[in-house]
Amino acid sequence: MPANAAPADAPPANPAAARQPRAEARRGDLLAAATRLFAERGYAAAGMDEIARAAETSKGGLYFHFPNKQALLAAVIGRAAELLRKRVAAAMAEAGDDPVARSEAALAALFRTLAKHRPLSRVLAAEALAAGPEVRGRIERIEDEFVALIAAELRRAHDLGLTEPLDPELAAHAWFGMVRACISAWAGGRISAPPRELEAELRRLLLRSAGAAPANERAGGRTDD
Amino acid sequence: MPANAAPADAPPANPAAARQPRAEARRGDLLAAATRLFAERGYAAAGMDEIARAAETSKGGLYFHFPNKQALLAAVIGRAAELLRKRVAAAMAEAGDDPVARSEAALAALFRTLAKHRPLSRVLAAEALAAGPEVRGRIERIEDEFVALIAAELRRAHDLGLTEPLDPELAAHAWFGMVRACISAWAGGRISAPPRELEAELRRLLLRSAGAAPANERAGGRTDD
DNA sequence: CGAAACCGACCGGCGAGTCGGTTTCAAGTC
DNA sequence: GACTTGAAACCGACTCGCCGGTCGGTTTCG
Repeated sequence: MPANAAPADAPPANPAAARQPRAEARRGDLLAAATRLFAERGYAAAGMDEIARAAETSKGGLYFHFPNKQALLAAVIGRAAELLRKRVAAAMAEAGDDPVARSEAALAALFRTLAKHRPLSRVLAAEALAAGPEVRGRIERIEDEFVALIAAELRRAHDLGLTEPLDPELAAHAWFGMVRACISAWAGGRISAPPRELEAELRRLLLRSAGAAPANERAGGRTDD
Repeated sequence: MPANAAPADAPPANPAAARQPRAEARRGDLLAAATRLFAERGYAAAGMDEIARAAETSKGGLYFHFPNKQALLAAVIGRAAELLRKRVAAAMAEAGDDPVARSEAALAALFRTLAKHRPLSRVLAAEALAAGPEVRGRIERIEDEFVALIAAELRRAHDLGLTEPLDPELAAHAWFGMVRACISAWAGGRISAPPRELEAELRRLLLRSAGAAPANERAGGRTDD
């Protein structure tokens, strides 16, 4: 009788208990469609019916995978956070020990990932401010996670004398803001430069703002000089 | 019979034909209430009834002044643009000729105005991304207006050899993004520094990112207050 | 065969917008 | 200065469409 009593009770936290593979695929389609439509028309304006249709399924099917609209948004955001975390962590690990190099890598990874998934970054940016307090808090915490990551590197760089005196917290927020603004201006076609140049120029601005030389212009390896 | 056939046909474009003064006052209250509620709960979640009540009037009264919800949002945004334009223009005029000083002044004015009107800046930031295409475009054009203003000064500064080589357009976007990110982090209580320090630190970051010395360290300049 | 996955007609309320009416007020009229 | 008047300003009960959510089914598999 209770048709919908399904795996969606803890959908973002339970990817391990994969049911039917076709279900997992559907779920992915649904998330993709939701991301696209949330980005295009905003959370409020995007209808559940519409999202279901865009994913080539039905409202009932949608509600089989997600208990309600909020949860759908939460899943979209959770997925985004996951992706960003993975990419940034990998980039930083690959960058070695130098805090400036790690900062550069983190920012570059952020930039590329956001640039590659425009709708997703749009959802993050828009719903961060427009959504209800719960979702807003959720997104803010994700952002702060990355800001803290960068702030830590900045602090280390500062302690090693690699930067001008600065407030690492504030600088990290500012950096994040720069990246976001450039991404969104670029995504909106308001900046014409190709992504590669954009990234390079942005990196220059970021490093200069901290008074730091690019890591690869200092020495071959260690922070010692 | 047609009770509502009123001045709202072109409300933002027709401030000269001021009717009764009490009406103008009401209109102001309505705009203030709308700004606050749009900021607090988002455009979609704020109800017309609620806005009317917050302005201590009725839905009918609200609809006398604004033909629909969209127009109300448009008026709120228009008012914001007006305010920002006025402040920034004044600050730049007062700053004299030096492009770096003018940039500093413009950014400072932007910063202070946004900081002083948190709800308003929240509406601008949130609805810029979440709203329908029309409103979105409107806000983007306002932003681009200021970005262009700063880009022009930056270009002049660059031509005068006061900055490192940079892309003025991109740098202006980045600067704007920095200011916005810092404001919003500060407004959300995620940065603890008092506004004055925040502004000073931000100014340092901005100038350094362009490789420019503060205007008043080059010659006998004056910082505004 | 039975559970998982999916379907789509239906419901209920919520909120934007309407409308007939009432109040306020400035400008005539005597 | 009281009285009339009519338009501007304001009120709030009502309507009506839309959309999130439900539910009894049907289909698809293991």
